[in-house]
Amino acid sequence: MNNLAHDHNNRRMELVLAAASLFRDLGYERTTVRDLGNAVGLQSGSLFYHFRSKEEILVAVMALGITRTTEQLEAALSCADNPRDKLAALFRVHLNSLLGENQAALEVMLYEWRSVSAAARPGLVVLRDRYEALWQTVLDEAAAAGLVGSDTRLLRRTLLGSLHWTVQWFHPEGEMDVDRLADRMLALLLREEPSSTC
Amino acid sequence: MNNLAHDHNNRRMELVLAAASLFRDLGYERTTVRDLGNAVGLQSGSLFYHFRSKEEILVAVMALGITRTTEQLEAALSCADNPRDKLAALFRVHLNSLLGENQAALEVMLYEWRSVSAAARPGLVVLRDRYEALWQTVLDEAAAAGLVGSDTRLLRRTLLGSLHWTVQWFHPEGEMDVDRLADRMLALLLREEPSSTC
DNA sequence: GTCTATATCAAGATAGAC
DNA sequence: GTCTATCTTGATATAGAC
Repeated sequence: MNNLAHDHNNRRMELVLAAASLFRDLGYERTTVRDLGNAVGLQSGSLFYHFRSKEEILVAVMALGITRTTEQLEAALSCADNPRDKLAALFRVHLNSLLGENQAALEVMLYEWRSVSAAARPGLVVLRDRYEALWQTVLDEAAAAGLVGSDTRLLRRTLLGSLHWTVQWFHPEGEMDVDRLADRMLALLLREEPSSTC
Repeated sequence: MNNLAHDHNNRRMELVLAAASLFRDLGYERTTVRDLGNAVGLQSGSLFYHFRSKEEILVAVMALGITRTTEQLEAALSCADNPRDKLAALFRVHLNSLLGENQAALEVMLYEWRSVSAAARPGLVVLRDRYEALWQTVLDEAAAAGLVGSDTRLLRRTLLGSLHWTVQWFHPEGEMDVDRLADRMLALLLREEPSSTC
């Protein structure tokens, strides 16, 4: 059983979700085990029955963020049957995972790498590479269809950077919702005027 | 005199530069005042003759990163006389400031916001906004010239996100140098095949 | 301006009762 | 499985000599 991603223990999952929010809001280093305990109604010492260390919680948060997003992207791609719709799925799934309600885990995955020990990194890199491989496939198909240029590896990194950065400025309570943002960013890529709502 | 950005004290500047590298490599929270002292050959206590707190060092690093980059962009733009060259200057200056030799300060500015106290943020926001205003002006001119689409505010955020993210994957020792990267990223935007070297 | 020495505090983690 | 209590460490910052 894949301990990184799947976890059928309710208490553990509850803790991981609470940790995701705290790590996102305060940063991993500034979040204390006492904060984590408070968030789920436990004393700080009790956390260590469920996790060996604070870092193990971080790794669990990150793994959850990236595997969930990957699963959602796979599901969305299987419903799309042309390159244009697949491109749209990339943007929508990624932004909803990053900016949607209670979706802190992916953001932690993106911005807390420095706190992950060398020992824990390879497992997370595998998960991240799997996600990015989906992106690469879709972009290559789009390039073959003439929708985007042929420099798809750089394009992948460029687009993912653009999307990742949205957490720094986008506020869901604003005038624009997440799906609308996805449409507008896709329109920038394709040089279309953004469509009304599809 | 603007204490945030300009500093005519040599010792202070030496410290800020060393701190920039450490904060980038280890992260602000994981860098200790002992690390900072070691880097410049001082005992940790001696730092507090030059700075009131560790956070004051962080703010100085960030202010240096963004003001230097702004100055370099202003200089580059004043040498460019058409929208296309001004666009190219945006990319080149930003990437060289972010990825060039001993250019850690801007990266710290981008990735350590969470460690800046509410009291210190407004001063930095002013500096950042000044930089982004330069970007906005250039993009608006480019849109007027038909080089890019008209959604320039979103485009600005999208492009800056792409550039900021390069620190996560670009390695200057690789086959591609920073100016070449800038050209290729500009080519993506303009949908050109990247030119050889200009 | 830099040193030595240390005050002060909070962090992650553990032990053993329940 | 969770609690209370605490161990141990390492952090920022200060005081006062030089």
